[in-house]
Amino acid sequence: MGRTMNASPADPFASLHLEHSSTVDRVAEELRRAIFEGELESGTPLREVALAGSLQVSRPTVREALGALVAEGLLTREPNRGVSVTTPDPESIHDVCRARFVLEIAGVRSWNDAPEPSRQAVRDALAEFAAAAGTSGGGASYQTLNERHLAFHLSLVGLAGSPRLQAMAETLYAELRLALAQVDRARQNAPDQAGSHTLLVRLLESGDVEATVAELERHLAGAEVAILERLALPG
Amino acid sequence: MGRTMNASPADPFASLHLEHSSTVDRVAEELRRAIFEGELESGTPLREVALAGSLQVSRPTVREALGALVAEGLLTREPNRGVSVTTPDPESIHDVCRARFVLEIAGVRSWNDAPEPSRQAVRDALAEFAAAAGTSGGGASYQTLNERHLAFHLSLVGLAGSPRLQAMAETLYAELRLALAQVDRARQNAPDQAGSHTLLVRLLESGDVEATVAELERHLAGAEVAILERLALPG
DNA sequence: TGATGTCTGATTGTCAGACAATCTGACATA
DNA sequence: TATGTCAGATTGTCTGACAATCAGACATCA
Repeated sequence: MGRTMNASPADPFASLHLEHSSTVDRVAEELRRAIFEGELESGTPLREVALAGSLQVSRPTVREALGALVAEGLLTREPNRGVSVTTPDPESIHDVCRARFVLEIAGVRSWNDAPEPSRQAVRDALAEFAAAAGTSGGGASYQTLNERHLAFHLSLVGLAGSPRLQAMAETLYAELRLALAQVDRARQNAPDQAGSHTLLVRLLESGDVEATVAELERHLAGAEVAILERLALPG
Repeated sequence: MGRTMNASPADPFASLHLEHSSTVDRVAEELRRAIFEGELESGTPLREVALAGSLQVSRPTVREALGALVAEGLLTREPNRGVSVTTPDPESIHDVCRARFVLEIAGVRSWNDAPEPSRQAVRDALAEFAAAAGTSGGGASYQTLNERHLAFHLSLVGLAGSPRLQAMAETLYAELRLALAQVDRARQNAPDQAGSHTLLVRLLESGDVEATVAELERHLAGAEVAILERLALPG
């Protein structure tokens, strides 16, 4: 937003950026990665001293990172018993899907009022997803495919133009990624969704938001039963 | 929900409850209260050692509580410079209002499908608010009036029946309470909203959700400008 | 004068070590 | 079978400490 207008404090270094990450942030990020990658099985207890030893940091640092992940819902803390990787139950999956449906239709409904960059972001997300899906058959990893899939849906929420809704959606998707990581080890089921995504964008471009909402409802309902089915398989 | 059916593990002590609060939780709760009560002016730095001394707890405990409040948006952390009470700016207020509008219409739209207890909760919340507003003129404190006002809107979100949407709404309302605490010291502007709330419930009972959504949009838009006006006054 | 280098005190970020409270599980006991 | 007891493990919390960073005052130099 036009901050380059000021003359005196106009910073000629607006393009510079410095990563200001704390140790806690890095630990939390590493734990997230391990969880999404499926390296930590659901229910695995995360012992503070063991983690501190493995990561070469102190216990308070680990504790702080664990607290952040607990707040995100990825880990579950039982008082005096430690934290463990959250076990996704069907009820919570259903809740996440309901909640994300609310956020995504909010974005879809504001398609016509959304600024052009937000709309373009949706198209770009679709293109990236399609690219990953196209090179499938072993090329693009299942991980990136999943990531781009969620990125597309996140871009829909972005249409609403609200950072807070965006942040809420991100934590919801984090829970979905956790569930998917627990369920999948090598399976793939994305290609059938590529067509649905393209249809969604086509409907959006046509300006018929209500038709898009209806299609989105179908799409998400299908996604939910797919996840629930896979969750029910092993148990 | 019918858990008293089981015979073997039927616990005859379902009515018992024990508060399992940690020190960190109590510190965080005390800080929240102080913030909502307006005891801490916006921008006030919260020094860890000073807090630890005042509350008779250790610095790590304070740190953990501060981290939680930062995650909720009530406090702002600047790396290596400590945390301070978040200063609400108009842009973030606007964002909160947009986000809460999304959540509340989601609840309103599911009025007809909502279970009866949820609908009753809305009526009860309205009654409690009306009671507090009625005894106004100095009787019911401005604090409780504000609390019941937000409780009513929260009950609208509850109609959607999603714990996660509910939790998101709660953090949004926490930010609103922060903004209101910074702005108001003794002012009152609630009575004019009582009528609007009653109208909302009447529209809901009639089953015309779309009319309710329209009225809600007006109501929330009015609330936003009211907050923004009051925010702009002192500065 | 204005920009830069340096010092000092304060505060945070992180660490190490410790202790009490609590949980788990096994075992002993009535 | 139900209860009491114990040892080990883990968390929750505390104490004390240190390096890194920051803000401000001051000195230095072009």
